[in-house]
Amino acid sequence: MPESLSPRISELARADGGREADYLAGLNPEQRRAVEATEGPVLVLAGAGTGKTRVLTTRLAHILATGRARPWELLAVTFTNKAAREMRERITNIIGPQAEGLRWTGTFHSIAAQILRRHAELVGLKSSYTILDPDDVERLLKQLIEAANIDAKRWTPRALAGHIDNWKNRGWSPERLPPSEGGHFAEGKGAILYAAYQERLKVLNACDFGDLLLHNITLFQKHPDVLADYHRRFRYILVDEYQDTNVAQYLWLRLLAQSHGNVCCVGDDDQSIYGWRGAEVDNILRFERDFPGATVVKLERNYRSTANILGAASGLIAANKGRLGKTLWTELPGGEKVRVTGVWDGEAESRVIADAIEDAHRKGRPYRDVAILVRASFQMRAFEERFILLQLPYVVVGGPRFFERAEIRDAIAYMRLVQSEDDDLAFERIINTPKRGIGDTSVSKILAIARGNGVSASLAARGLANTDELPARTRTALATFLRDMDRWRGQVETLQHARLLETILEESGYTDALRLDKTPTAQTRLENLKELVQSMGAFDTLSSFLEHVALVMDLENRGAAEDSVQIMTLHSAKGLEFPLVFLPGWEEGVFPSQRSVDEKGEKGLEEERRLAYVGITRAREEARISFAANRMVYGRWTTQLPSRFVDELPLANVDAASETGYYGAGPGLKEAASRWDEAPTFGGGYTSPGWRRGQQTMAGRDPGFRQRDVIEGKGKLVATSDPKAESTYTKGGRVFHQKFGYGVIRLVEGNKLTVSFDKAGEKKVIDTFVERV
DNA sequence: TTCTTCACGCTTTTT
DNA sequence: GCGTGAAGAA
Repeated sequence: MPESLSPRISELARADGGREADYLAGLNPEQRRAVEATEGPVLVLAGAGTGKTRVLTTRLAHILATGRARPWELLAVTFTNKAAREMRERITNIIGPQAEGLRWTGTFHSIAAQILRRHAELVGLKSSYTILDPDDVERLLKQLIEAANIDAKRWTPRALAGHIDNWKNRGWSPERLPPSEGGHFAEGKGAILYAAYQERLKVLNACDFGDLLLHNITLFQKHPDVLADYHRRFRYILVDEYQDTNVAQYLWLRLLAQSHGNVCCVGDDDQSIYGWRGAEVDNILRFERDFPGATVVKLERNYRSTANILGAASGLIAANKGRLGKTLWTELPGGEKVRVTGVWDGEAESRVIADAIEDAHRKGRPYRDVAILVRASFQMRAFEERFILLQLPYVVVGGPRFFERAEIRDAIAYMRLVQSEDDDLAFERIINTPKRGIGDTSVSKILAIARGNGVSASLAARGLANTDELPARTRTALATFLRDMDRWRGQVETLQHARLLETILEESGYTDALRLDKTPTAQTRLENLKELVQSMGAFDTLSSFLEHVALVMDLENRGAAEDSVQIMTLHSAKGLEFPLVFLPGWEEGVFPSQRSVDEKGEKGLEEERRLAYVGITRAREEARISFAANRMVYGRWTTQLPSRFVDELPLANVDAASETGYYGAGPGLKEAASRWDEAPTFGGGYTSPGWRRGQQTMAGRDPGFRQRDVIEGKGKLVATSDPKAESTYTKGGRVFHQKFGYGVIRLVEGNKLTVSFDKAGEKKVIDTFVERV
């Protein structure tokens, strides 16, 4: 046992010799196998809720406790900062303060960035390189696209950024880009633009996120001595969420693991939901081929969900092909069945869910135990509106990141430009922010000169400020700006950087401009800036702060403690769990997303199904799925069919309830529907086959019938499902304008259609005609 | 240079 | 439905 290790670890190690070490107590046999298989390649297939993080952290503790490695000899990689933070915390709980020595615990990108800082010169960068965020990247690409005389409207910088990111994820530098790939952009100019972009980055001494890994790979491949050093350094490698690794990450890992092969990858092929950003489920599927002699451990005992929730999720995911296959089981009781509810439209859905939440809350369930998991963010609005109306506390998790907000990026651009004068992207961003009379024409002039002379924009601006090429007013504005910049630069040493930022924001007129701004967001922006200044205090140097900003895009524990319902996308719910989970919007085209299926076919559909699986398995006690017959998408009404996933749920674990009555599409729910006492919903294109509305036949899912259509009786409009519907009609020569109610349309008996309105508290029932054919 | 208007487009998201 | 970004007007 090396002396430098903490007494705590030695103690654990001794315990290991005699009795079972206490950190191993309570592990089930599978988990224990995963912890103790220390040598050689190991794949841990950890199903949802099987105690993955526990195994992961215990395994690290075990390696340390048994003296196999010291903390700084462990490389532990995660995808998100949050996961890295959690891992570090939990290891600290086991081994105590010695966890400080875990220098190499972090995200792929943060570790790659550290390695790159040490060897930047070997790949043609300076160690002071800046990491560009996606916004910088897009602006840079836009310049390149325009410089190449390509129509930037048809071939957007965003699309090119997407392609380049994709290429980098697959480990393709410009030289290695397969010729067919370049054709995806601007009739084959993609490859040239990619190469030009990489050239520009080198000149700017900058990297994008993908470069961090790509440069690492180049570095390892071209400098075996450097790689050998890291082989000695990292004796054990551990990777979390392996199913989400892309090719570049895989190559990086394989290079680092190739000498000793002590690599342990933990993941779940059924939870691979990031294919669209380069994740290769194949990485986990072919692990045993890539790492011969690998030990494979399956964690199949679930500690999180009731048997019904687990059954529903397992039944659904069974429809996917090409799985490694796991059989999750639990000793928890059956619990509530997963409830599937059909509703009239998105508004009804939010109403039903909000009511259910209030009900649960009355019965003692805290709001924070409830989550609403949506496929796409446009679904969130209906819930927000309803919750605001009811004053039901909620938080939207995810959403625009703090560091992506315009005011924050402006402030950071000021700091970046203070830090290094030749950060042209920062220069461009703030040269006329706040507006100081230096317009587009002047800026282009500066940039053109900079480009022509191969100097930085700041330097070019200095030159221009001394000539009479610019109008006098612009010239003074520019001179003032440059003088201010110099003054602030002079204060870097003397002033604390948080204080410096405050000074800059005041003196540049940025805060003044915001104070004068009467838009409602201006106040929040000012507060955000205050928060930024505060958060800067935690960093010793300006450069360490800027590095943090680039790699850690979220601000820790903001608004975490409040008791509110959590609304988030399914993607951001991965890794979380809640007692009560609502899964709204299970409609074909919404979930599974139409685009996913269109673009990726069967593969895309399977990923959507995994997303559904992730959704259900977030629930501990209760999962409630819902779908609407009609939905407003981007301001347009659309008729919806229930998701095929609804029909794939095993009936044994599902309870079909209905607000409005529902006639299901697939065999599963059809059977369930036959048991309902309520008659099927009438309305939308979503109705029972064989019913006729007025003279118009509505066979099954007649696409011609839309939400905005109205039900007419005796020549008069009596009901519509459009909440904002109004109609104008003429009676005795006078024109009447009438607003109509909005409600649940329900078929009661014979040919009478009942429409009940509950708008504005008013309940009204209208009978009208419907013929049965 | 800045203000105004109109067209467009728009899953998921981490670093 | 709404925010963005580009083109035209003041």
